[in-house]
Amino acid sequence: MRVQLPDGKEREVPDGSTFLDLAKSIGPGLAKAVVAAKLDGELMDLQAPIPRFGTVQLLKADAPEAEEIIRHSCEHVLATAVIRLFKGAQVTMGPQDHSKDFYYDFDIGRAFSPEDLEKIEAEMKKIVAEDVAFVRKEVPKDEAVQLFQSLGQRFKPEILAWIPGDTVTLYQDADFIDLCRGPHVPSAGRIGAFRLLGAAGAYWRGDATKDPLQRIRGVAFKDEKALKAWDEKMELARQRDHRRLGKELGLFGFSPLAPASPFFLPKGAVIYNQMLAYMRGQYRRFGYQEVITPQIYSVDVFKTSGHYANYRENMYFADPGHSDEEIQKTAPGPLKNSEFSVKPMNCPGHCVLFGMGHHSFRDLPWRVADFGRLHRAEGEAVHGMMRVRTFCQDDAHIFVSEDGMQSEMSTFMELVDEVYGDFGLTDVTVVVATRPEKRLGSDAIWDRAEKALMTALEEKGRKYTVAPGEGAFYGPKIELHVKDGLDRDWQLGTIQVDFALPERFELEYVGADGARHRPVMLHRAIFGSLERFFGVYLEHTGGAYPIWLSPVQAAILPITDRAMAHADVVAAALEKAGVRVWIDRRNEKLGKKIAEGRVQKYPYLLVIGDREVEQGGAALRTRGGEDLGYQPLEALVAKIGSEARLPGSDRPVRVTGAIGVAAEDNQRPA
RNA sequence: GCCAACUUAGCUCAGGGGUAGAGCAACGGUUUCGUAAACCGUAGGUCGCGAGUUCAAUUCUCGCAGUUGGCUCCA
Repeated sequence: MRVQLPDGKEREVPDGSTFLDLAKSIGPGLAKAVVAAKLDGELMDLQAPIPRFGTVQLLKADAPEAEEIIRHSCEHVLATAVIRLFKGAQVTMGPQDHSKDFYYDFDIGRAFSPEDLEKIEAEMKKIVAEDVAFVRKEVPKDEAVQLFQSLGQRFKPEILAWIPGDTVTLYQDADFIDLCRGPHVPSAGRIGAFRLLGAAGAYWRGDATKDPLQRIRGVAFKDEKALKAWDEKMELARQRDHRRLGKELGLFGFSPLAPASPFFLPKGAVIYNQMLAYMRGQYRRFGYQEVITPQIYSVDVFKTSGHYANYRENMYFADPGHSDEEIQKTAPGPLKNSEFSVKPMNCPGHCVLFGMGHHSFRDLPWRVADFGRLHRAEGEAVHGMMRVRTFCQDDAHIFVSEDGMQSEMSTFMELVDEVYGDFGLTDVTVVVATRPEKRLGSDAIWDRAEKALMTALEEKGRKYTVAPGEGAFYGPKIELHVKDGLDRDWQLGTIQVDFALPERFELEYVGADGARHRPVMLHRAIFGSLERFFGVYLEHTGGAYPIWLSPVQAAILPITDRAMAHADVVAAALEKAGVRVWIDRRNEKLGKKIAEGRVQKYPYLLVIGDREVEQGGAALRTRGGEDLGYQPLEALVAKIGSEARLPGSDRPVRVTGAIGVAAEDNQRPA
């Protein structure tokens, strides 16, 4: 049997040799370090006989694929420990993807306790220390079925039933035999370091109607160093946790008296309002008009929109049980509390608004933005700011003719690029979600809408992936995914085509031909939920906001009481230039004021002592620790004042027609 | 909704069937200080809420609420 090595050289090994034999023939050091093999790019077990001629790559523990194999093998060590410690434990299976962690689902008739996990981990350490061998076997399928039946394992035969082919591979390490396609490490000693992360409930095949199982999760690495690096990464994520930073920086809080509903403290409210101010500026430049719409509507609105039928479990309703009976009796006819509900989305209100007047084709596209507060009765899947029950979206709806759709989407992508760019979010990916099986509207209309989305992206030279069938029942959509500083993916912005709501609300405009036409409605957002974006961005920046968003842009640190009067003068000059200033008047040493100023991530620290009082300026220091030395007052005001301005405020208007921007004739459809 | 854990001072956390603990923060005083955290003192608690067991519950049991982690069929 001949094989080719990655350097192009060929090598001869006896027929029936395994990849491990090959490694041994090259050198004993390599044989010890190698974890798995690749034949023409396909992962192979070291113990498998080399099946054919091809290019063989021997993978050492530091190869990315090797780390996945280590995790997978560690998963088997976990199962080995569990069947040793829990008589009659039923084993099931683990995940397909081992790129981050591993798990294995068991049934032991009860939940694992933290003490159980400690015992399991200790047993696993023993197995790894013993360097237990992983033995690979190929057997006929019916033999495997018999084997697992004799072992009293009831899930394995079920798994065997859905595996194609006549033979299957088994792996045995110590007293545990598992059905597994591998590959695995040759022996448990190659698992350099691991840790169990906890146990949680799961279901057989992820189906809540099937057997409840207990899932144990863990991580494994080639060595202790890699585990330590993982620990450090986790620690960094903990430090950047927006719930922790929100508390530390005094931005927001939560109360059990309004569960999953953020309270913005003054500093958090500054950031929130700056986000709104920034977006309003962008809206003005891109031809949007802001509207303000009611919070509570007659349920009829949501019956018309379809929310009552499809979204009811997520909506809040006014409870008549809290009204005085007499008031209920004497209230004017339609005002029965039970007939009202709180809006979970702005779109139905905007349809009502559109329907309130007549519209000419000259009014389209009609772009209405709404920062209305929304309430959704989310279940238990709430999480800090990331998933809340009340929030605000940078929500806007564009009522447009079908012909105008593509140009709107194209301009929207320009707006999106500017916004994410201004926030320093550069890693953006685009997904187009196309028609699902259950959908509204004709195929011809879907063809046009999907084409409009894709053409708009292609025109801009944007790469995108297609998620077939992932669109909403009312129309296709573009999803904008952003990667944050911790390498996590978030879906923030979206633009969705909607044929359904204009239909349901019977919206019309008068066309150039004098006939009535139905507009298409585009739903779009860039931040998505402001609350969630707030959380994502807080973790992205670790609290070191760009200066225009910072609640305190310049902290003034007087060294002694003698500097206080001059601190007031400097503060007043900066405030006049629009800078948000705070003076640390506490009776503390300068070192402490600086330490806390940096914890609070104030962009600039202005130190004022006797020298600065005399010279009239301040000593400037950045939150990064950079000392910019003495600066005269005028220089401070000019520098900080200009940096503190909202981005985009000096950019030209991109789309005319919004309130405050003169509409030009060429903007109107011909 | 399901599985599990947690809830003690403003914050971070220790403790434990019989008088509740620390650090930071707060407050008072001393110190007036030059680039990452002065010193002394004071105050702060229905130990999440409700019920049960007990001579006695913050501690044990049950219920509720809030919060956290997990709920990714595919060897």
